[in-house]
Amino acid sequence: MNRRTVGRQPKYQRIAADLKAAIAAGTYTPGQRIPGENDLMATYEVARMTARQALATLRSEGLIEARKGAGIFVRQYEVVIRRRGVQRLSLNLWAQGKSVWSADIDDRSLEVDSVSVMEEPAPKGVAATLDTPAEAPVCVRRRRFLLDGRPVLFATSYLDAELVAGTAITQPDTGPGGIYARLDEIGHKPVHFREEIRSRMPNAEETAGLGLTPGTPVTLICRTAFAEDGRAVEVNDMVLDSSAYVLEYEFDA
Amino acid sequence: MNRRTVGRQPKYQRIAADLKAAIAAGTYTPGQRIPGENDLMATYEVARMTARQALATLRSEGLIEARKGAGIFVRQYEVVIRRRGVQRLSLNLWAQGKSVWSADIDDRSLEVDSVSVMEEPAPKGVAATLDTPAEAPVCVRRRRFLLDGRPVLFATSYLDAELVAGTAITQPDTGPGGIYARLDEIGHKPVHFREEIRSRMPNAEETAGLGLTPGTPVTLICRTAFAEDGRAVEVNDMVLDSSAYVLEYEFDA
DNA sequence: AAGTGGTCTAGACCACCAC
DNA sequence: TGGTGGTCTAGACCACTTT
Repeated sequence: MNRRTVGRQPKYQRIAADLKAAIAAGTYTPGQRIPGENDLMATYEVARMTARQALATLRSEGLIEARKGAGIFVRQYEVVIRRRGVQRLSLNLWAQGKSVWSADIDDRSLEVDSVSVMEEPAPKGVAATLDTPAEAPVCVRRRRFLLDGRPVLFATSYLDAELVAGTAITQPDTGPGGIYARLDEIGHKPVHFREEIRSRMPNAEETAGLGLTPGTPVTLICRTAFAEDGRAVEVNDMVLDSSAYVLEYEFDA
Repeated sequence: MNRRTVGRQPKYQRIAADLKAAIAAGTYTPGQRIPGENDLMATYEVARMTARQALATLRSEGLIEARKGAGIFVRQYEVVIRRRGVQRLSLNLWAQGKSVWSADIDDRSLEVDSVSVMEEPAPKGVAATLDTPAEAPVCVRRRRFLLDGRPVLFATSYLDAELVAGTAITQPDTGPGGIYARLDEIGHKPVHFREEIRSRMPNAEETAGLGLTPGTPVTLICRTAFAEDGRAVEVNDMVLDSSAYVLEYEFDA
């Protein structure tokens, strides 16, 4: 019980602080292996669970990554997708302004992985937004998007089932121009958008489906598309791997 | 060693799944106390660390909250701030469209807690954006914002030190209209904005400063303000308690 | 085959909170 | 004062990766 030697700080926090400092100082570089459980047990003379807790701290901050049977590695954030919320002003003055956060890849180079279309009752808030009856089924389109084979985004669209009945929107392949082109054809062209952004820790399903490293939150985008008459014609609920995305919005004062 | 009885699933995951199901089913409601370590040890006949790990799973998903000496409680997300990225179009058609995510409080009802102004070298990306020499000191303004006494936001502004020298921007109190009014007065009125949004787990400093419950990520907003001539005049780096915020952006097709 | 992280046990002492 | 969660120990077996 040499617990009174250190000034009230738990051992695992001291070990974690040491490792963090070493990573910050560049002693260990991204992708490199760092001391694992057995190493920490030896050098700090602690039990396995204590070493694990120190590593758990770093993992929860997204600094390291454990690979079963291989070791602990400094995490590297490489591919970043820049998602431009307002992308239509392509050739304006501001487009040349330097951005603080670099992003290698554009939103458009994603591939669709799987599509499902079905009719389900809409979630509470969605039904209110679409102005459909509370328990009535709506058209639900679920898609997953990949970047270089790695899943980075889940998207779920909700549309008024009566409105889109008989259109390609109820088919897996919506045809050229996608949902919005089809909505235009039936006289409900989206002309205005609202995006609501939140962030939280993923549940087990999201962690598995997006292949998330523990310690990675998800970013949620809920986009509502409005037609000319002000009617909400689509709600698109997106779940993003937050380590893969930078969202960008530009607007004038 | 009754490990082969269950089909490959770790005990702690099964316990966690049970608790999650109970919370989802409404057996335990937000703010209510749920079975703690000792209860789980007894009912599932497991060791303390196993029960803890089950609870750690729920905590990392932001579902529960541990209060030392008191017990484990279902987390409740109450106050949400709606931060409107583009708020100037106050009386347009879309303002009446129903939003999916409710938000009780507006961005403006925040109080400033502490302000510090100093000259420091700018971070790498910031210097490039502001177009200042790499190691040159810039004006750095740090502020913390409270909602009902609870910290919810850190904001750090970076400005060209030479540009703002002699203005109230270098003072803790920037006067009526704040930084942007002062920039206007010296002929660099911000007329265009870019906001870049990311999300990650907080470090220890952010967790303490924002009073974050474990399992809560932070949302990062990096706003760049541009003057008429296209010059970037301010970079504002914000760290938000993600459980307190919904970000909103509206724009036309 | 050796080493790694993942899971699990059966204990222990502590600081903190509610009663 | 008794119960709670937080920290810690000294073992153990397992699945997995690497060599």
